[in-house]
Amino acid sequence: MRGSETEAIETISIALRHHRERAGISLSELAKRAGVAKSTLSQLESGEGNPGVETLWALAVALNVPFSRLVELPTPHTRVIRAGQAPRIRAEHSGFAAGLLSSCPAGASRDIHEIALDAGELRRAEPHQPGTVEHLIVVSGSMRSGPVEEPAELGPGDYTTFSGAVPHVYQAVNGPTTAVLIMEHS
Amino acid sequence: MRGSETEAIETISIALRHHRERAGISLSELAKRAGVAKSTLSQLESGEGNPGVETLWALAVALNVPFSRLVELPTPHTRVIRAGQAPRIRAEHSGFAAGLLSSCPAGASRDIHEIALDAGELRRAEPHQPGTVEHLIVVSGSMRSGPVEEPAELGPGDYTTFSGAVPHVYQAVNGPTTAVLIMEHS
DNA sequence: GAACTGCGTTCGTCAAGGCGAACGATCGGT
DNA sequence: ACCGATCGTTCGCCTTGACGAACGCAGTTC
Repeated sequence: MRGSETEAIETISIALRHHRERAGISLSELAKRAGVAKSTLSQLESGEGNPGVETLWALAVALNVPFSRLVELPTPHTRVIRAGQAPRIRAEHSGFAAGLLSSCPAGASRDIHEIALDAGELRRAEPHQPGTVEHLIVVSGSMRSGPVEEPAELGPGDYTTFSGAVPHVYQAVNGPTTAVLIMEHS
Repeated sequence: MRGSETEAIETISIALRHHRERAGISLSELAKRAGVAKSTLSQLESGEGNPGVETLWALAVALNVPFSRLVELPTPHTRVIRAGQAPRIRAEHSGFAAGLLSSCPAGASRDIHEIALDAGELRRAEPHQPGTVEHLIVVSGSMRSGPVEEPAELGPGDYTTFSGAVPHVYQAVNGPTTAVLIMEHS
């Protein structure tokens, strides 16, 4: 800990410069907007120092960029998941089998699930971890899905997103239905 | 800056406790694994202090959790995008029309695009911002998509993800094809 | 060419973070 | 009941981040 750990600050250094130049503002201007000393910002962009979270937070706000963008550069590998061939790493998702894929090599923050429902079939999912977000895309058939109190009617190609932290449902309305579910979870 | 700024550290305090308890390890154990003093961790979970990035980074690694999960709790609203009804906020995506939705109220880090291709139609996309990640789900037809040097063959329900930072293609192989594209960008 | 504005860097000071040690509390085992 | 282990918190010390001021540079303006 003490001494090495260049990984985090390198990332920050790069991201900081990138977003500032992208916003088209000077170092001085950003420092002024964020309420951070020019000297501090200068050092950060030079890759020196271990900035406090509040400092970074202020910079993220001033840059109008999500905090995570300053500290995490997504560098995914190209991947393909075939319909019906998703690996069964985690066997159960709220009571029914589903395939899973982590798109990030380390961290495993995203799952891809296939959902296949028979005509009229209804599946209830209990709340997941707080902060879980679900993205659903209907491939074929028609579906009623979302939070139990207000599920949405969806057809092929329709997309919906909702919080996974509340009870939610997946139901085939007319005939067999398939969909892809992307789960971001904490 | 100096004095207030409880927003960030509150989030961190909660997230830290949450993930540690979820991992089922003690405060002492986590401190040992992360190479962080128990006292430091104790204070952080109490919501005191403005932790350095390296400290948080080490904790994230020890918890096997993406850094951003410690500092950002996604709280999305439920949304639905109908096939063919995606709002045309941004008219062009690499040269062709596409619908767009930001799932996060502030930050706008994710776009949803619909892609409709005629039989055999090929669309090339120039590289986007570094750090851009694309998620593609084929709804109907068949598609060849991915980085230009190694596009993947996809059928209905197939999923692929690849970096948007390199040139990539979307091509309908046999007959008209539709797909949904989720773009995360920096 | 002198004065001026804005840029990014460097320097010295001060407050705050991170550390180890010691502490009381809570269990389990003999 | 005693002892040991582990838990999470609190206490001084030292390191380090963040600050403001001053610096050197470049491009304008008069």
